[in-house]
Amino acid sequence: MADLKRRNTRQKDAVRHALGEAIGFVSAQQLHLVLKNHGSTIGLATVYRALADLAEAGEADPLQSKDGELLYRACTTSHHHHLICRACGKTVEIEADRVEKWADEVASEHGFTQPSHTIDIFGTCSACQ
Amino acid sequence: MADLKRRNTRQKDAVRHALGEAIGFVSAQQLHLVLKNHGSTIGLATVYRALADLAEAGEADPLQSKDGELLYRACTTSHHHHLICRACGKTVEIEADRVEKWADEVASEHGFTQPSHTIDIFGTCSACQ
DNA sequence: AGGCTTATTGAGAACGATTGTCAATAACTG
DNA sequence: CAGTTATTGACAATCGTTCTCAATAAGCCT
Repeated sequence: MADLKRRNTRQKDAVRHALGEAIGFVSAQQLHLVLKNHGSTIGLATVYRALADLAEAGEADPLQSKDGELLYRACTTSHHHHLICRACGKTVEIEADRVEKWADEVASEHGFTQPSHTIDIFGTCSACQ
Repeated sequence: MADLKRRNTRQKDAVRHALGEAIGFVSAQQLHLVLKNHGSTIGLATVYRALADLAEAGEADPLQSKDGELLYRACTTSHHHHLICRACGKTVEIEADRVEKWADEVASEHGFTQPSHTIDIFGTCSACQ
């Protein structure tokens, strides 16, 4: 995990770029379709691999959709959470320092170490009422 | 959704019971296996359907596992969240009134209505260090 | 109780998302 | 520029879940 050699390929860059362009969360399949439509010959498996790499490198933000699909989003800053519209998928990044701390506290109270958490809020945004 | 006629079948009861016996979160497949091993001839599809029904009826607690599997847990009380051991799956129910409120506030601040949320904390429990 | 309607079942096929396989390609190294 | 090997892309394979459909059995009615 530390000494893996990574090469820079145009394919990975393409995925990175397409992910940056995308609004909100997108699935690997959607990205693959977009890239294809733009003339790329990139393979679906490659998109999956690139996204997994980006996620591990902290450049992408993974999220399990309700129906078991794995969605990604370009991740600019540090740790944050999301407020997501159920209808249109619009996403707002939210800071949650208070909740971060709360989560870590709860974990250590119960003797759990290396705490991580999943916090996402869903709702219907003003445009979709 | 309101006037659906539901029948009580031994199969559904069996799933309900098996779910109650289970410790922590279990997958539909695991439950199916357990039931089979206890001599039941229940079908896998039926387990899925029963679990979906229970979840909708508020009797079961659904959770997306890291690798896209859908896990369920018997849900006794009201709304609560979970602290889950990454290694052994041990689960602690946690109250999170503060966080509930926070989530609702954040949602309405951004004009989102009908807020719901996913809050789960993962860690390594004391026994699994 | 006996019959009727129709929700539910179970077995397997079908499905969709993801991962594996493997020969061909192309990034880096020296 | 040649050699090494990570990466690619096409496709098969896998895994969890849902669908299909004939058979079964719940609940209602008389």
